[in-house]
Amino acid sequence: MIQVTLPDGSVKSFAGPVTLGGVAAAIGQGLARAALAGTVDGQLVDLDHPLEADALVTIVTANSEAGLKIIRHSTSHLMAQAVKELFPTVQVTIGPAVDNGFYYDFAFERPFTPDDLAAIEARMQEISLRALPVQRERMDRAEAIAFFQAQGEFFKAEIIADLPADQAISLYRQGTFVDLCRGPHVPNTSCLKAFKLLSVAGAYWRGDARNRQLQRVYGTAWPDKKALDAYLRQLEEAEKRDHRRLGRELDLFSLHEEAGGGLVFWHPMGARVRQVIETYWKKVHVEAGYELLFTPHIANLDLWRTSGHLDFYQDSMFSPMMVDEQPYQIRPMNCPFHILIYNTHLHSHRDFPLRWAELGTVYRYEMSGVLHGLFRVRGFTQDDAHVFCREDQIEAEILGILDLTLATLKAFGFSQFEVNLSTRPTKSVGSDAIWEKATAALKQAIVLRELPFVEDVGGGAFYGPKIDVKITDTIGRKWQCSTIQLDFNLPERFDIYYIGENGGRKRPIMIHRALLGSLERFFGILIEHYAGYFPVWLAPVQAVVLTITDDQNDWAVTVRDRLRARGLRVEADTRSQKVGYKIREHTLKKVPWLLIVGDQEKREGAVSPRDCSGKTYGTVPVEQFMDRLLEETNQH
RNA sequence: GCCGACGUAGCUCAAUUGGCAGAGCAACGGAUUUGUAAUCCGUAGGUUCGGGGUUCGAUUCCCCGCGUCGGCUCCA
Repeated sequence: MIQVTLPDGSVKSFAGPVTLGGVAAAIGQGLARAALAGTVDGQLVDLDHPLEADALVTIVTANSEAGLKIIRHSTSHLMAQAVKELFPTVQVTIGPAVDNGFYYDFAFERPFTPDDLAAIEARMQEISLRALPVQRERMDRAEAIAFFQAQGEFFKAEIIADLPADQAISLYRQGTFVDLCRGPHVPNTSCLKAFKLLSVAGAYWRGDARNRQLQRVYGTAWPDKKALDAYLRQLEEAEKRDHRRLGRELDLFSLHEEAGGGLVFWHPMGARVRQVIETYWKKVHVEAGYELLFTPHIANLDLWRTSGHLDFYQDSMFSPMMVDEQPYQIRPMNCPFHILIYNTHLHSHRDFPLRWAELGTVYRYEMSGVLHGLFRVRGFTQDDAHVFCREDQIEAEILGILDLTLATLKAFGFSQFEVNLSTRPTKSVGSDAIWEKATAALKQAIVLRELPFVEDVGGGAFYGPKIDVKITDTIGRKWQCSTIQLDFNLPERFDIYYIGENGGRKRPIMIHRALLGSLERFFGILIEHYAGYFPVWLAPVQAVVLTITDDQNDWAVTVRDRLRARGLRVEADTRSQKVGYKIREHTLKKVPWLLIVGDQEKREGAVSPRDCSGKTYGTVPVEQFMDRLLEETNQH
């Protein structure tokens, strides 16, 4: 007699050994049909897994995360089978489930073409219809290695050889296709019916650029056609908010082949947004007790030799240029400059904290293949700052920085945060005492602000612990912008000090921090977050006055100028076009407010506002509208 | 950097086996005076990414370079 306990606490009894599939069937026909796999005492297993003792059992269907993952993983096997059938000389390697889909890496003598992908997908459909049972088998290690070698699957054999000696080797067989896999898998290829192959790309064997490059085929898989279609629509939506497309459509910025990759040109409309961001940034920094600095874009390479950046980052620095027979470096970092300023004075313990911020443009050589719109560039402006303080001030400074960070990110429309706390790595500088104290201060700040955080043990930089803040955008993607890093290294290297209470020299603590990270990248994130619909305070054009006929041109210009006189960003469209045409055009430019003026509005000293969703608000006196727009603008 | 795909007017895209490089939108000129998402007519617009090669002839085929796009961490 076997007693099976179900998630709802109920218990089913079976006379003899039973599989999970049998348990599902005993619960109900519907569940038996939907069942993909199950868990036994928390362990994910196949549906044909036999139960020989009492256990806590759940049945996994496509409705759960685990079920979706199984579908995706099994679909990757389905793809591998289709590829092997079509191209017998292909060697299979690995094929896991990933977010929204799966991939499989293949070794093949020629690249896959888009036509190949279509053929593979068609073959996958066909194999799905064959309704092949997917069965788990066991082999001992030597046998498994020999088995895959005999089939010419040398990558598989290598994977097994690298598995721990005591680990059981399991294989999955579907028809003639056998793959090494831990599982579990769906019971039958007919469970896989909604998938699409998306792209093919190079990927290194075991992720190492020194190894052979394989071909990775990406696909997506879902429980049914409806979910698949919904996902494909979502991909289209994401494409519509792509900052590269919106950057062109809204005339915000451009990149130029003639100039070189990864170098950003801010157009007037984009520059307006940047101005608003910078003005706000400067305001909150001054309020938070920062001084604003300006430093050069180029300087003697020795500075980065002293800082140690050259040793670590030479590969991602632009080559120096010779000036008066000295090597000069376009700056990849701002910190040495702030230290030079620090060193122009002798400092007292009473001077601290010193909070110095700079919107510092830096240039880093990024490999050509990684450049991507505003997200990955070769020249960008960090919203950098360095805080110099005493050890006893660390905690208060960290808390202050964290508060400034959260307030700033909230102002730009982000409200969901996630924090990483990275602690001391094995290779590092600084005393145990200072690491402990600094790490505790970072943690304390996170806990005080009740932020969810993950501790990345040993993930800190060699020079100090750090916290990184991630934001979540409208469509759920996470972005790391902010970073707060303690540095026990640079003060040492540049030998900076202050005079302590007892008259002796002491080392100050240095904190590096950035809130937005890079203005370019942050702008890209904002564009995608808002899908181009900037809130009024950020919008490059906050309102456009539209005339019905030429008779209102004078009034339109008057309204525009009155709003402009209050600092609002307003245009007047007096072209002899039908108002519907003008509305369409400015709506496509995502202008928050359109102010229609006809004879009535002109007579009454009014405007008829229309927001970008198409909602209208009747006729409103111009002063009233202006107050409202000003209020919305000045919230930040 | 590596793998693959792509590069034609400002934008989105056409162009048969290698045979005069086109359309829509945008721009410009004119007409129109319009009430909440496209008024009509006309004009102009090109080193087909750059360089080389094959050919009577190259947007098309080949080579090199540049750029763009998708990838290159996530346990078989």
